[in-house]
Amino acid sequence: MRTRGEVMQSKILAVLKHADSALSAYDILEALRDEFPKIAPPTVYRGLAALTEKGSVHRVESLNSFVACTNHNHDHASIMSICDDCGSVEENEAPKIFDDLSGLLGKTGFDAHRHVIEVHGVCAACGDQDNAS
Amino acid sequence: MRTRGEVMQSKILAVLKHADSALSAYDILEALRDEFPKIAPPTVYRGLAALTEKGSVHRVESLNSFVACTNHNHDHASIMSICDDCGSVEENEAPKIFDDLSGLLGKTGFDAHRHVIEVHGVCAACGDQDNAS
DNA sequence: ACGCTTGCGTTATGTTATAACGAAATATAC
DNA sequence: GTATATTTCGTTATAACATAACGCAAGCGT
Ligand SMILES: [Zn+2]
Ligand SMILES: [Zn+2]
Ligand SMILES: [Zn+2]
Ligand SMILES: [Zn+2]
Repeated sequence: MRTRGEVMQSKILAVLKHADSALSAYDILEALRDEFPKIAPPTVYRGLAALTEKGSVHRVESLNSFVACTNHNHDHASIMSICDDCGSVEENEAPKIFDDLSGLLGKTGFDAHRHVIEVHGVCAACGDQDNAS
Repeated sequence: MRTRGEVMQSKILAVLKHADSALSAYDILEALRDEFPKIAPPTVYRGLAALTEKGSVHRVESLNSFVACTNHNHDHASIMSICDDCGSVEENEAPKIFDDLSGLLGKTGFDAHRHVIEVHGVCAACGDQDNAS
């Protein structure tokens, strides 16, 4: 049974792509409830796990939530900038920072496998708004 | 009323300092249950919030858990290296990386307030062990 | 067709975190 | 010193996030 799972994954991805901020698994669940009235958490979490594995979706650790990837050409992790005002999450590329980090930790004998870099603050749009008011 | 809260905070901090890995709020709760049989989650969470505010404790976002600060002289955030094998969490200093990050995001108009940098991997001790075996 | 493997939906439960309220401690006013 | 306002904290209850375990059904080799 291949198709059923892929259908669910594409539905989940579509929900995330149409969102303007990170969504929790339960936000996604609610969004899919119309079409799949009996949907349950493991269905969503399994879809998210598969999508995360593929790199189509990223988990935002500091929000316990998920975003669709907006930059499909990255071989390394992204830097997430998270606006605490409007909730927007942007992916930023910065290979150099990952190199620096690996270098720094390598000196201590630490072998890095997965990087979590999430910066909270205020995005350009919200900053402008605050200035204007 | 100052003392009552500070007693609980120091107990929580002591538990974290004696742990060899990050602890969840509920791990701490269990550890304090002997001395405070009726302790409840909000008591632990309030203590942790106060300690985090002071900088004595850091939350590890990607583990939903907490560690005692091991480097009391930092004005900026730390880089946490987390061993997925033994669970150890180390604080690493790297002001330059924070400067680079702020610089990078500043160019996009993002105003950074709080940095989360957590690197998962295998620590030196666990790496050696794996090699030996 | 038969038995094997794999993936998925479902039920149930485990784990993490906070809202809300009332009692107790502290401070301020008189 | 008593009354009143303010803050802090314990407690109960519940919300939010996540996974274990089971069983069915699809796909596959024989
Ligand atoms: Zn991406
Ligand atoms: Zn914003
Ligand atoms: Zn520290
Ligand atoms: Zn280790």
